[in-house]
Amino acid sequence: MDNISHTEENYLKAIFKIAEKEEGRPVNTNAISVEMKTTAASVTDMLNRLSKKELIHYEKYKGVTLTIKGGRLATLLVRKHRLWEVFLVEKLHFSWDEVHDMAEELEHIQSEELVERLDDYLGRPKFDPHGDPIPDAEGNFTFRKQAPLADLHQGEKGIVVGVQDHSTAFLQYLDKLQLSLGAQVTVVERFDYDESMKIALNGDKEHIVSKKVSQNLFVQKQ
Amino acid sequence: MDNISHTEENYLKAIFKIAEKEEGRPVNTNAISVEMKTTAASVTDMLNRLSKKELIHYEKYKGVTLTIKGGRLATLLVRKHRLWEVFLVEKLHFSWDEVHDMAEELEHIQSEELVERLDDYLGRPKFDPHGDPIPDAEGNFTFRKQAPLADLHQGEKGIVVGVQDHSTAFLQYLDKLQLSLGAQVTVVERFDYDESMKIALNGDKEHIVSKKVSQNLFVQKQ
DNA sequence: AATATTATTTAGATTAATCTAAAAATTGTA
DNA sequence: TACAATTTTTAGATTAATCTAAATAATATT
Repeated sequence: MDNISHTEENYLKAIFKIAEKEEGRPVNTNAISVEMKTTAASVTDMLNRLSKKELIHYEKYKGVTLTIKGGRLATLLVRKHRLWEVFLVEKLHFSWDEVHDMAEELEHIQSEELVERLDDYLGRPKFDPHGDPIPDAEGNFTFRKQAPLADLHQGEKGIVVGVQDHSTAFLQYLDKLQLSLGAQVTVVERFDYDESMKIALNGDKEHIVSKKVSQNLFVQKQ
Repeated sequence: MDNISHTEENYLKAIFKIAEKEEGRPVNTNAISVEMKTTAASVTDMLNRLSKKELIHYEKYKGVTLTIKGGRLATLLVRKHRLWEVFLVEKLHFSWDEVHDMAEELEHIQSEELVERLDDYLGRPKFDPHGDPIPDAEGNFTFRKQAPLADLHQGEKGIVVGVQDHSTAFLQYLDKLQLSLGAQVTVVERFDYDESMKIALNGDKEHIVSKKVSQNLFVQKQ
């Protein structure tokens, strides 16, 4: 009776993800149906089930929040997902745009002992291959001061630490430009016309990147 | 329409496993229901589904055999299961009695690319932590001449290469006796009374092992 | 060969997860 | 406030996987 299905886990993750963006406000049915690519009716059904299992607080028409139990579970799923991504990239040499779907399956593997050993084996990484923080076994996320590249002024420097957009297209484009995590970027010039900017990579190679790119790339100012 | 569920995969594995023991004779419903710990009625249901997907040849009351497609899939599952077991033991330092259930989940992870990379990463092992052969990407098993320890005569020597019984209890007992894969055993004396035998481990430490133990341990004669 | 036993299948229900269509509640706007 | 638009829920069906109980087929035994 306490078993949680993959589907239920996916709903919890979806709710967690939306709640993150919405800063804790109750998550509404429609948002979940969009995230889960399903109908609102199916979501309502599932919300009743999750509520019965005390994984969410749910009041008809009022949206949902995660219970302590639900939140812990969602965080564990995020932890597992990101650790497996590190494994796939660091050990099996996949590239950062290939690992999402596999991690989406691997995160459902049950054993907590496995997660802890995997974490050890990987050297207790604090961030995944996209720069997203990996919660520790207690569920604590490492916080890092970061800003979209778009926020830097002319002359400012930053280290690439993450991405907002996780799409294959974006990640592969970044690879082409050699804009990988750890790269140093300097804003050489900003162009008001289309809000693009010229950047220098590791003080050398120059590129012009669009507004869309600079908004989706996180840097740590230096 | 070509998607195969975890449950369907588990049935294929069960059929494959029974067919192995039965040397290719059609597998009957009851045997499957025992292996799958379910009712014969559920099995019949599933056989119809697998047959529709052309994974098995099925005739009412006549039992089933795997189709080429079904056999390939079952072999891939065995390959994945055993490779993940190697990973868990070699890389995450689990012991051989702990890995079965985790591998049972991991074998359902889809990506074939992942399997091949995992295989590479592990150094293309030919046998898993219990000494069972790991089929290669083409589905070929490495054959090895082996015999139950029980078959050795007084004075004969062998190297432990596998187990028949995979139960936790047996594996843990072997650990206690330091009877791990690769150990050399010499049959010091055989006792007709209860068919137990005295063995020497790596030409040194002596034990008396029961008939049950010697029948469930595979050795390669030297 | 007739009967008893065992194996297998069918029939009918159940549960999780989903859907469409319709109803009800909430929110936005004139 | 009243009406319109949007969001959410309910009702009723569907599919996969399961079950129990009953019926049927195959096999074994006298």
